[in-house]
Amino acid sequence: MSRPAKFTEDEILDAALRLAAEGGPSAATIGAISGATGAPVGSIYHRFSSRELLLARLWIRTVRRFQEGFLEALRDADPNSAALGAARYAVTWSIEHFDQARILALYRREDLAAQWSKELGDELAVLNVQVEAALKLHADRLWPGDSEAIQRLVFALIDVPYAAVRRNLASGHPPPPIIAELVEDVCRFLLAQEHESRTT
Amino acid sequence: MSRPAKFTEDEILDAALRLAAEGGPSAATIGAISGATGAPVGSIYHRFSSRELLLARLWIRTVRRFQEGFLEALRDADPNSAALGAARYAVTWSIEHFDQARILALYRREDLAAQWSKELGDELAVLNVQVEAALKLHADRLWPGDSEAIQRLVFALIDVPYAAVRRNLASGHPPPPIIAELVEDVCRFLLAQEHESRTT
DNA sequence: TCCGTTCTAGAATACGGGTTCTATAACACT
DNA sequence: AGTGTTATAGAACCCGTATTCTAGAACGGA
Repeated sequence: MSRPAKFTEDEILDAALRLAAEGGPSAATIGAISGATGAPVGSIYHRFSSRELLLARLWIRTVRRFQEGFLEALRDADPNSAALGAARYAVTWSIEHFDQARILALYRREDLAAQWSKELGDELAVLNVQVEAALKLHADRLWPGDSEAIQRLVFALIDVPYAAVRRNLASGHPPPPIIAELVEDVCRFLLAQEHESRTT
Repeated sequence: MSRPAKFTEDEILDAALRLAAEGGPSAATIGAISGATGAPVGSIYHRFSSRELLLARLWIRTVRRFQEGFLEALRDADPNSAALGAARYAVTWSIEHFDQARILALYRREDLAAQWSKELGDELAVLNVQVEAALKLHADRLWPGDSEAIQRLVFALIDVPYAAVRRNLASGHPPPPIIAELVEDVCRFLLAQEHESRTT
């Protein structure tokens, strides 16, 4: 029916990822991506209507990849080990996928949804539903009736792990082993907490 | 002796801060700063040899301002309440100085020192000495002989508080009260931990 | 073989923003 | 008043980079 594509969308995003990992997001220029992949700028614009949209797509792809294992960990039957496993995963994934972990902090879903509602609105609308549902479920199992349970859980499973690796993501050095320990300790502590029901 | 300055360095940095708070650092262009302050671009370049250096100076000023209260909190005689107070301060300062808190995450001392060793080297060399000394002192008082004590303390007093407010810094919404609670709980927990001496 | 479609190809364009330059103004000191 | 010094003032310059445009190529199907 038509000429076959010589460069896939993923290849282009991979190049953008590599470039951003080195010189920061600003290094992922269309020209640099073109040079890295061999794809002419025209081909890149044929797929992505603008550079900003390209980076947004890279972000979405990265979020999805992170969420896969995160959801997998949360599927554990025992709420406690599920949560602990998820927190552990957040740390190890960030270490194993250094470059992508740095991409995660680049945007926020709300901002992108506001800016690209037409182009990305549908994708972004469902991006977090699975994770949110899983977290809500576990929050309710861990602290039934606590209206702040989700905030606790997000803090334990996302914020604390990110805090632990943030410094290393920035410096490029792999985190010391103590990091994983600290996260687990804190996570265990937060999960063990008892709280009065504050359903208002 | 000479013509008096009509625009102070601080005024210019303030404008850069405001602009960066709204549209991100990239919005703090020389032109925008010029427009915001009324200072002509020539005057701005008369003080700051480049835009990057201007932003670096803004970062340094912000770090200093943050450290003031942090050090003050650490002066408490009791190691535990000192640490707890410092963690609390990190949260409240970030909330009260939203704009500046976002600047803090912009650079790292090592990177700036590498890039501007001639211009900023001396300033950056002493930027953290007081805080580092204070932390070292407390770490030793809390966990004598533990070689990883400082990492624990930094995690409790800086990383965790930052993790708690990060999401809100990005969104612009003030953090819910539970945030401060969570930070205090975790901090207390981390401080109460006992650890074998691992001086190697 | 011709055609429609989708891609490659890369030159040409547009423009925002950093940086430079020259001229002039305001003050202190002599 | 004259002079040196430091700022203001803003136009001019330059370059990187996003984006557009036109031409041509590769495929499937009629």
